[in-house]
Amino acid sequence: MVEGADNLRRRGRRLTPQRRAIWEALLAEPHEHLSAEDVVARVRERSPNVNTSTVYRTLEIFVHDGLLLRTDLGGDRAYYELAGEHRHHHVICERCGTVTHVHDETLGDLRTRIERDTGYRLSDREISFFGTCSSCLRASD
Amino acid sequence: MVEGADNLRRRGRRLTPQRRAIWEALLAEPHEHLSAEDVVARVRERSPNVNTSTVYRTLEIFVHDGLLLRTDLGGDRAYYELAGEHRHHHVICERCGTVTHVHDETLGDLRTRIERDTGYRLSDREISFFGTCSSCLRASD
DNA sequence: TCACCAATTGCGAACCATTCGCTGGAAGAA
DNA sequence: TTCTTCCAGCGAATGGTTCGCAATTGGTGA
Repeated sequence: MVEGADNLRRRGRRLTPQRRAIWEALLAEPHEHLSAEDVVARVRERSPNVNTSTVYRTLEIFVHDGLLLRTDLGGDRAYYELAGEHRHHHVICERCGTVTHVHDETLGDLRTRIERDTGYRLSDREISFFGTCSSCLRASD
Repeated sequence: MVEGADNLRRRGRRLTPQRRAIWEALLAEPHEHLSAEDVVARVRERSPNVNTSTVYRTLEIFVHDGLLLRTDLGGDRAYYELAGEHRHHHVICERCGTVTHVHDETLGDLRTRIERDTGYRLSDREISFFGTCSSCLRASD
């Protein structure tokens, strides 16, 4: 839990109470996809005076320093999750918004094939797929 | 070129000069990814009085009626392209923004595997991959 | 051909996540 | 403890997109 904090200092960043609070809020939901607004709400449960701008700036720093992953789930806002989990991707239900993980291994050699076809070197960014989840499928029968 | 127009009427939509103009602007760039603002600019070259709201509303209708594909290229705005092209996906260069197509066949049986793993039924939405294009790779050597 | 009505347009304001500019304050090195 | 530099709080700005409403118009029925 202090790893994040130490990581910050190691990079010449200051360890402020706000950054601590934000990091702890993220640790408290290790598998969730949290929007900036979610993080603000969680942080304020214990530190009511932390400002929205501060949260945005801190999340940006965490992402830049590799502590957090910023994920585009197709909506109008960004989501954040702790880095260092098993590498995975997302399938988002277009009906109910549920987000499900897809193991990276499921992609097989897709990455290689795309790189061969396009000449790009793909980044580590997570990939978002869209569809309808099983319970929404059942509900529409 | 009138197919789009007829499609509209067939669905009980009115065929207005604005919709014609917007459709023609889209047809003029059959392989481009145009933002709403791009479309506004192109439309106004010939029809200077078409309103931004009208363009947004019309694009939404075209997407809903299957004439257009709305694509999320990872930035802060949506892009549109004519439907009915070869099914494909996108790789976006995180350095320079270039967008390259990936044939759907490149995905192989990925769709099936994801559906089997997750229980979702995937939609036809295009998939966005991110990386660095070959010329940016070369430039960074 | 005409009149009528719902669909559509134009316009400006509203939205909303995110970013910025600035100033006071605090972290951390010396 | 001091000093410097980074950081937090605040409110305003941004920018793509959506909304509300009044005026207009497409297309149908007469």
